[in-house]
Amino acid sequence: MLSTLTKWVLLMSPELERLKELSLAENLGRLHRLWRTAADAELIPLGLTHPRWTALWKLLRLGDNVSQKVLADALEIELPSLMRTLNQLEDQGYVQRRCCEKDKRARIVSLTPDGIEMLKQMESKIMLVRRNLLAGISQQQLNDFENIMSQISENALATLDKSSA
Amino acid sequence: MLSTLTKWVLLMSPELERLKELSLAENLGRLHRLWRTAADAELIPLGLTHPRWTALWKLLRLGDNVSQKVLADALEIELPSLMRTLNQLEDQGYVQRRCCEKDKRARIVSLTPDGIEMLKQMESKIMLVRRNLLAGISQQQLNDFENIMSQISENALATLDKSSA
DNA sequence: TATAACTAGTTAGCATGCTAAGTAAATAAC
DNA sequence: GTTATTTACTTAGCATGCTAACTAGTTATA
Repeated sequence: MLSTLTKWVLLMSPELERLKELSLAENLGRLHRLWRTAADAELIPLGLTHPRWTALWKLLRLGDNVSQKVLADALEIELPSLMRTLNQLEDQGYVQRRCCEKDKRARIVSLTPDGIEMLKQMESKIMLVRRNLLAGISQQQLNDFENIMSQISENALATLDKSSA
Repeated sequence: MLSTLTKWVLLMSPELERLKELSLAENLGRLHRLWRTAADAELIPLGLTHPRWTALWKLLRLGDNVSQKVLADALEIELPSLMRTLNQLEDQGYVQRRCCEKDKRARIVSLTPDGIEMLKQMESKIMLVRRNLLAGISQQQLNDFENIMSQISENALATLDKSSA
């Protein structure tokens, strides 16, 4: 059996160089995890887990007072995933939920004074992490980097559209 | 309470432009998820979930016949996480585990003939996804992209070392 | 050699993502 | 206006990551 494998590996040896390159997707995953870990290292001491602080952060950036649906879409997670996080944040006293007057199906999420206070503490930590991680990288390099990311994203979306069609 | 928030947002308005930029970490996460989704779309029809096919793929690249510990490290997951996946792959008949002669604590994982057959099917699919996602991106751009990723990774590792020390 | 410290594997149980299915409200179709 | 469809939320339960704690085997130390 081992010899079968060996034979196959030898057979596809012209591909081997490209096989080595295939780590790009893995590197992407690793980098994302590293960034998240670095941010968590600063923010977990404040009593917030990753899903909680990202939800608070996003809520601020959305301008507060948005429906759970809007928040979930912005975080790119599903509503049931957000539910649990919002329950926790509500228990911690950082957010409130109330019924929407205009659409009685919806519930509006807003920051409490404690939540705003927590965000102030978070803000400097998050900026610090960003500065640390982007040290030594020029604005031009950053722009190029983001452009490549955009292009790969577009390719991925196009591929997914095509395969689902 | 809303006015408190408004005041604070106004107060930190010099930061607002930088706040908008903060999406880089999120874009990284989104891109990783997209890549994974595109790959899964090709591979799940073969009966393999994401953790399973990545484990098989990594096992091949490690040259087969490695300990669970080595495989877990290479996949950058913990042993208990790998355990479950290997149990599934063993149930599916794609891998085997046997005791290591030299170190009786360890168990060696190897591909079965069925596993090798499955990998052959996987290989073309994975290449296809890569080609699709990197369409229109030059080798030079790709090199630059990977260099920036490396630099951010190094910065992150340095930051984490410093904070844990 | 005998004991201490470490390492590989395992099991158990938590956290957070998901999909599926159900309810209530809003909107579209007739 | 009534009915059908869609939408927002919720609950329930699965998948996969993790840490903690345990066992068995190895290595280092006295």
